[in-house]
Amino acid sequence: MAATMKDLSRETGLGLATISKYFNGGVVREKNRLAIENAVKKLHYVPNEVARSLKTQQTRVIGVVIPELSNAFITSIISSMEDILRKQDYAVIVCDCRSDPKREKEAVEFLLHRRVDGLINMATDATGAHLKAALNANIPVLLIDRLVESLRGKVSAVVIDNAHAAGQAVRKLTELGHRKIGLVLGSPNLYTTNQRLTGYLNALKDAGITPTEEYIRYGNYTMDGGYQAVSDLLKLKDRPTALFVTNFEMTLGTMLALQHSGIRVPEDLSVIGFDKLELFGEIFPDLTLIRQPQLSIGREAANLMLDLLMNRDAVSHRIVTLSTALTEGRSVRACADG
Amino acid sequence: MAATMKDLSRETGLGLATISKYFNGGVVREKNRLAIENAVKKLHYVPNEVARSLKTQQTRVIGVVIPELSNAFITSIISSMEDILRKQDYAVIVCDCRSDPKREKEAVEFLLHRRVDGLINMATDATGAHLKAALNANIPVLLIDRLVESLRGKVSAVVIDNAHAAGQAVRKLTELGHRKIGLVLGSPNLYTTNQRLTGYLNALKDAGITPTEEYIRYGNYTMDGGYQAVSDLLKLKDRPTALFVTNFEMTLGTMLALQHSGIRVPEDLSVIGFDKLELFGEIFPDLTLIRQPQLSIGREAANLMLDLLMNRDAVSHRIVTLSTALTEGRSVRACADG
DNA sequence: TTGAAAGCGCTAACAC
DNA sequence: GTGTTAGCGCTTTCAA
Repeated sequence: MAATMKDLSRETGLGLATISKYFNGGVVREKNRLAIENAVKKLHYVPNEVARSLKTQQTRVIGVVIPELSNAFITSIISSMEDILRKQDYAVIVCDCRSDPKREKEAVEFLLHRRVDGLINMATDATGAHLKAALNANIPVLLIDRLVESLRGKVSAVVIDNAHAAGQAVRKLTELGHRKIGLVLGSPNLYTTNQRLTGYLNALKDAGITPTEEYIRYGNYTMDGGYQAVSDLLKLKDRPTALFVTNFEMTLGTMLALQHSGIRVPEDLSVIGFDKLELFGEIFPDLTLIRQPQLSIGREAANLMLDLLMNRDAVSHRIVTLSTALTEGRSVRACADG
Repeated sequence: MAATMKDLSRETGLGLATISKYFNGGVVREKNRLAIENAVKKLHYVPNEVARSLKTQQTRVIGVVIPELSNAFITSIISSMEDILRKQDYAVIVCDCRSDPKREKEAVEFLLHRRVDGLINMATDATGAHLKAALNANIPVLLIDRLVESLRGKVSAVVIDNAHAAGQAVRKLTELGHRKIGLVLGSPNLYTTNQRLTGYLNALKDAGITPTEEYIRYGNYTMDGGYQAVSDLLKLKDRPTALFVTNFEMTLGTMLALQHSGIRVPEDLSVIGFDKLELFGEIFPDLTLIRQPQLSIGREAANLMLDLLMNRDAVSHRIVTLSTALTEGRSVRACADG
């Protein structure tokens, strides 16, 4: 079927070694170079990466295991990673495990069979059990967004300082006199959820505020969840005067819920959102929000993985913590409450 | 490093053929089966798909080339495809070409080097030039969402009946007496844009309505674009009384724009949206919309690809056209205009 | 610089 | 049922 190097060899009269050297950037006599190039064209030769992988023992494939493909923050990271990795001739196999630990483990095994050179994972299974096989196989593992306690020291990671980010937002609100601050979190027991809750509680404590349980809601990191959570908060007798919402989809849901209810921002309620994604465009130019650098997360992850792939001997595992920024908008104002 | 079949052979005293047969579902003597299973455990043997690929001349990898990873409709399709393909032990390499024909072509070449067994493409380059190499390589090519004229008869495809879908929506509106119907399209010159425009124009024609150029807007298939397009439509002196918006993101943008402007739906304006994605949840339960079966698109595409992979000789190229449905909500009412 | 030859880990005749 | 063996397409010593 497809032409092989052997065909090139026959066509040019050159040895396989010469042809191989030509393709791998070696020095080849001008005359031979031309002969090879002609043969390539004539025979429509295309290098076979599979054979090369078998020989070199590296596939130039990175496996990426994520909880959900239908999440703008995640696809934004993947997009930025994939871009960089492909430029370095690495392919990305994406496995969506639908936030199911069983599927996640299967995905890891699937990827190991395919001999991926490295694994990037936004972990669903907080115990990290699914990554044991990858660690055994001695391939670099890189966590993104979520740390896994049991893997500390064994893997690298790229995360943001969630507690700090949440603290930043909540402090902003307490400084403006808000004491009744609603919090819309993701799913319970996720690393990011816990960290952001911690940041919230610390900031309240610093302001001498006792947390109110019914102000803390779980919106499951979905638009719908955010919508529901905020709708519920609005039904409270003693409504919060301010809201901190902890991801993009839920922020969208929040804004929709508020608009549906005719609540004005910030006149009636102060709001701090989370994540500024392209999808947002210029729709909420006035929203005060915590920005996660998702493009940088993707870039850092890709580059860190490339690093790990280069220096396989260096056993140093790095945890890169990126900082978030509070973008000032006009969705926050001083508390009017007595 | 990793154990190979040779190691299993040494460990069990069996021949390579037996071991291979065991892994490929052949019949092996009970005693030997156990011996192999023990050896697998003991040596942590993991089959090497790379070697298998080289030998069998199939990688069990499908390349997927898409214009944007940050689009809910697209990720929804990919998610459903990937699910099915992985269950059949096919891996998916996703390449996001950022709607850039040059990148798209590079992605196809990248995938061909890796000897993917098949290619699924939501085409950016409407000329189809980027797929020539894939066709030459004689691997199955499957288009989704967008047909490419020059490739008719050469590739399979899974699409929806865009013109019909748009016609359905617009007819609904004209039947209710609307004559001033705004249309929010995606990017100019895309297959889906053109088809949906055609459906709109035909439906208007059927109702004896002369199209008004300024009612036809391009929102680029983004939330922001939809928001802008609708904002512009609202500024018109002679506003439309109804709106048909042709994708999910733009529908979201539309609803936000309307809510910002205090326009009530359907009291002040009738709206028909597009796509019902999970992300939506129950936020707009009352929205009348055209539903594209994105999960079915993914499923059909995956299964069709698997089919093509099985019957490589059958040169029959199928175009599967899935139908859309109009979901009745309460965002549409009879035209109040004199 | 170039060529011959071995071998990466697996599958599949083929012979037993 | 099982074992022997050739070979998938490439890289890489090693010797010329």
